[in-house]
Amino acid sequence: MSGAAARRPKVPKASNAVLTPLNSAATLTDRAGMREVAERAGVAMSSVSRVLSGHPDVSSAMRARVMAAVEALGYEPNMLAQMLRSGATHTVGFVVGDISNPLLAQIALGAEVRLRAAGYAMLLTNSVNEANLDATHIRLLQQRRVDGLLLSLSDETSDETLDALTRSMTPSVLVDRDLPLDEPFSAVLSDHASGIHQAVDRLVALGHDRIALVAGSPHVRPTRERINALEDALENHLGVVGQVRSGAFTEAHGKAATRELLAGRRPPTAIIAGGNQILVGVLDELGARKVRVPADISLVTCDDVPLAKFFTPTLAMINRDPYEIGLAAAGLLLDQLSGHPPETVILPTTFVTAASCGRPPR
Amino acid sequence: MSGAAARRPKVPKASNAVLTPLNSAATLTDRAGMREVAERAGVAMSSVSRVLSGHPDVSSAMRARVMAAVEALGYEPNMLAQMLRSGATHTVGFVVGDISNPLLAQIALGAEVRLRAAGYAMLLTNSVNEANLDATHIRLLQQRRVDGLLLSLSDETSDETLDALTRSMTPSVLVDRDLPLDEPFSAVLSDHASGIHQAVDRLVALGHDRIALVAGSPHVRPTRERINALEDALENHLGVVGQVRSGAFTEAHGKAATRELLAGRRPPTAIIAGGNQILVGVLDELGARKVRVPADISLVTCDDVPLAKFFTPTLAMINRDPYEIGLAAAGLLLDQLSGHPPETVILPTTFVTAASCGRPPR
DNA sequence: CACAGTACTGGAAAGCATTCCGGACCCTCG
DNA sequence: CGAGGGTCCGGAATGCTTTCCAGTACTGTG
Repeated sequence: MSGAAARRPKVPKASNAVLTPLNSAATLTDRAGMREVAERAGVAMSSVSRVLSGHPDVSSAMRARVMAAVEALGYEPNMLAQMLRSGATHTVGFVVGDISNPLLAQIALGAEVRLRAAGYAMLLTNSVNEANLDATHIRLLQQRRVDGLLLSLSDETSDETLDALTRSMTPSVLVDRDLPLDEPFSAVLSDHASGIHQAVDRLVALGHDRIALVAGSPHVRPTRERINALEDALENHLGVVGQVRSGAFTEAHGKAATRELLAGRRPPTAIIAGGNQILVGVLDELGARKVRVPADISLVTCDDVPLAKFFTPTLAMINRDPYEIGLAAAGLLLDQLSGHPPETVILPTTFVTAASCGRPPR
Repeated sequence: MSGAAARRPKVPKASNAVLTPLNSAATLTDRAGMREVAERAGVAMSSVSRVLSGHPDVSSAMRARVMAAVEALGYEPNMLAQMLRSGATHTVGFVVGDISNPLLAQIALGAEVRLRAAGYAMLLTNSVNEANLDATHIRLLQQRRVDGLLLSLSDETSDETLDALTRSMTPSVLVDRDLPLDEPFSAVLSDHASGIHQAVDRLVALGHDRIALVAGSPHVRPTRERINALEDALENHLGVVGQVRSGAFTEAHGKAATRELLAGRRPPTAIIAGGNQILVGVLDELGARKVRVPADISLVTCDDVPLAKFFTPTLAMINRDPYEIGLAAAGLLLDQLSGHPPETVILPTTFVTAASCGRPPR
């Protein structure tokens, strides 16, 4: 003990630079392993391991010896060996449809922050909204032995995906998805219905009687929820008709759907755009046809994006907090990883009206 | 061959006794390992390995036997063991300042696509634009033994980061960053200068004589390049003065800088916003002060975002292709991983004028 | 004083696959 | 018919750590 104390305390840190040449053996040759540390300290590898892992059965003398050797050699444990041995990779996979979508990017950010705080790293895969890639990615991630999965699937109905998930033992959290499986999954869901209801109520109050929803892919929960909510809401408002155009979360779909709607015999007086890419398509078509908002048609969009607030007229929207969703999803996963049973969290959506919602024409 | 086939399964494994209890669970609980495959096929593990790795010294009979066993057991190699043994993780880390920035998200998308095509997975870390997190993340990723690093650092000047990188042996690619180090790094750079020059030329042609640049963090290349380019461009236009406000890539900075500029004794006739968050701040302040674009002031922004095209008036911008940047960065990294020396790629920026650029007032 | 109990420590197996080496077997050429 | 070669395969070492088990030494107690 006194022996250790007698050593110049600075050695470990300050020597980083000084040590470099001295280190040549360790730096140039392969980095020191636990064996070298044990040798240098004159103890068994198991003791080194115990010291490093904070095991209680370690004398302070032993701890000092080992730590000295660790410092001297600049030893860093090999995580790969740890992973292999312990079976835990401290890594989670995030299967996301499209990271370039700001909504998903925010979710990823929230998840990564929470995960990293807990010592986990995040492996990211993009399915570019192709259903068949979901399953591929899930399998790939499992081969890498991720401890958990965050799933923002691009298609909930793909047999392949469902199959991969059924035979999966990996703790998983669904991000606003709902699978037709018996297995219990944790999930973070958004309460789309409430936002849609509020929007519809507002539109009806303004006098609208034909409300269209340009929705995204019908193979994911948000779209289904919104559609159901719209139908639901309209039951309370007799005489108001709803029109739904679901398709894909793309600008192209937004554009095409809008064109169809406008060309219909009874075009809508208000449109709800189900997502930010769709919004772009809707706006594009509206602009191309010189349809004025809100004079000719009212508009509501789902999920805020940075620049939306400068749009003229200001856009009414149904929002949610994506960062929070990411945080919650990661939290649920960490819970599961520490033994808790699957759980579902529902996060709110809020409708914010704005100039883009006006009285219908006539 | 029949001789070998006729042999009884070897008894040498004293551990058979130990295996027996596992036997029942082997099917459901623990996935089969290479040992089980070898046993079932009645061959050595080395043979299984050879078959699976496509080694040439394998008879077709052997291949068939092994593959049959693999199928029967649903064997999947344990990547952790492979990683430990081979030292290659087929994983690259991406240190990004802020994934919620659409520009970076697009870059990440491009990189991930390219990387995955080559069999690599991507570990993502967000530094939330905090310089000290960069170094932490680099070290974390290296502990995980990533094969390579994609670096979109939030601060090129941090000693800690520079230090971590200096002692790093990991192949790395800088994404629009420029480090004051001797080490040779691969890099994908954007030619910001050309875009700025075009923008300035256009503004000057319109009659502007006070051009301000609201730039982001001066600790990263894009900002420095833009600032230099502006000064450079103004040398060609005597009588035109430039004003620079660098700070951070945030809405707050954009707003504050704009306020200062407008409050100055000689406010600019045109503003170039150096990034999308900054743009939001600039627009915010302009709107709050009822400064009209382009009647009172002209505006140019850097780096397109989805909704920008609907802004009224249409925004002039200096663009680049982020997806392409991601692709290129990943490509450069893969090159290095296959032995090529570091290399630098320069990608263009293009200026697109629009209604937000008009004649200066008076 | 002896035995139980405590506090550590060392040894070795386990986790899973890759790879070097030596050897068995068969063919061919001298 | 034997030597030289080529083709394949099994054995064992290797990568690095964790963990179970057994053993040592010493303290407390009846």
